[in-house]
Order: sequence, then C-alpha cells, then structure tokens
Amino acid sequence: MQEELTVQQTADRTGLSAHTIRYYERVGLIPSVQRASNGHRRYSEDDIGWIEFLKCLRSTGMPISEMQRYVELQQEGDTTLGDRLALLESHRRRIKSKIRELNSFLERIEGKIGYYQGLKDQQVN
Amino acid sequence: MQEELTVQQTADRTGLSAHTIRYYERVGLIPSVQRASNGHRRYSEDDIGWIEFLKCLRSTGMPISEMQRYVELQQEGDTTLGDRLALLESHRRRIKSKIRELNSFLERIEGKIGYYQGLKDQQVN
DNA sequence: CCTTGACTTTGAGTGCACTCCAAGTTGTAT
DNA sequence: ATACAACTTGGAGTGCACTCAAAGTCAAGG
Repeated sequence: MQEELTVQQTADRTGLSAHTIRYYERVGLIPSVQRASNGHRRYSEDDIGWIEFLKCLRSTGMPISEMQRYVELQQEGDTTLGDRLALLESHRRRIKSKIRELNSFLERIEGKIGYYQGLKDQQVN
Repeated sequence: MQEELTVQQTADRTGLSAHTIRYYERVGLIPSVQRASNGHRRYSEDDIGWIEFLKCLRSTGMPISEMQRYVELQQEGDTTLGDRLALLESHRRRIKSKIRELNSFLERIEGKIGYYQGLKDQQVN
C-alpha cells in the first residue's frame, strides 16, 4: 500500500494539473508538503483533501488572493476561526447568488432555444 | 420620449461598461449600430435586448470566440438555424453542469462552515 | 469665443490564473 | 553504460477579456 503520492499522481487524483499544484504551493496555498529523499514532493491523504478543498473554492469563483488570505488565517491558529467562518459565509453568499444568476440566464437561453425550435419546425413543414 | 440611447446610457441600462460595449462591437458581437450625425453611437431597444442577450451568454461562461461564431451564423441567415440551435443547446448543457458543480461544491463548503461553527461554539462555552 | 464634457478611434496596457521553458537531478529499465 | 521518464527550480510566456490612454471631434452653456 502506497501512502504518499507524487505530484503527477496527485494531479490525476484531484483533476488539477501538476503545474497548477506546484503553482498553488508557490503562492502559499499548500504549505508544508513533504519531500522524498531526492527532493520530490510527496502528498499525503490529508494533502489530497486540502487540494480538493482548494479546487472547490477555486471552481466556485474564489480568487486566489482570497484563498491566500484564508490560508494565512488558518496558519495564525484558532483565534482566526471567526474570520475564516466569515470568509466562507461570504463566499457561500456569492455562490448562491451566482447559482441564482445562472438559473435566470439559463431560463432566458432556454426561451431562445424554444423560439428557435419553433422556427425550425416551421421551416421543415 | 427618447428613442435611442448613447453608449453611456446603454452601459447604465445593461450593466456592461461603455468600454466593454465598444469592445464587443469591435470584435463583431454587435453589428450594425446606428450613428448620429456627429458619428456617435445610438442604440435602439432592439440593440439593448441584443446586448442583454450577449451579457447573458457571457455571464454564463460562453467564451467570446463562441459568441463571435454565433453572430457569424446569425448573419448567414436562416440556413444556419440548426447550427445556432445546436450551439445554444450545447451551452445549455454546460450551464446545467456548472450549476450542478456549484451546488455540490456549495454543499462541501457548507459542511466546512458547519464544522467551523461547531468549533466556535466549543470555544465560547 | 472658449471651456466643458461626452463622444470618437487605434493601439497599448492590465490582471488574473495558469502554463510552459530550460537546465539540471535522480531513479529505473535495457 | 546509457537512455528514458519523472521530477526539481525560477522566471518567462500565454490567453482571455477587458480597460485605459492619447489625440481628436463636436454641441451646448456661460
């Protein structure tokens, strides 16, 4: 049983590219990655979980700068719990509002689709 | 009653910036904008509707290049109806899949929020 | 008459988030 | 032994979608 993954294996697991994972580490989003004796990165299951969480924040539109802020807070310890909570809650609001926007725009696009289908049916008949 | 709007009024109405509206025109997304005698752009209600549709496509993640393709098809006339329909339907699938992704990531973030709230309550008591 | 402000153009600049490059090292396979 | 693949680094390059700058035109108001 293999305990730790290389950067490429981690990329395959998380769906991020190895480039992106290294980039995230460089900008401080993935602190304390272990190294093998040859200097290669080794990712634990905890790291994978964290990277998946990063992916989740990023895919929901959080800018890198805010993710960096989150990590900073995390490193400052338990006193920043409230701040982190606030940050996540504000992000949650953004996501919900984006979902509402998507749904409403989706409706409009479906309206257009319906309109086009009507035209196409006329054309055929 | 004013029939036609300036670029700035159009910006205010649509929520895009005047810069962006001119940019969209430059790259071919808004063909045939009328001009006043002094050369200034004048937008009709139809234009506004079209710009709002562009905004809707863009806000739902369609790349500019694909919007350009859509406009090209539109200008080729009724024979491209099927192509336009296909394009919109494929975009609809993307939106739906994005909404699903957002919802699932939202759940994960809400899980984290709940976890943090638990920790915070412990801290207080 | 002259200033002000909104408009015009082309081309350049910006910010973000990657993404790639070059040069070097290491471990495994033939 | 030697080739190969996967890794390392810092810095440079890319693509996208704006966003702004500079220089000019024009109409209205004081």
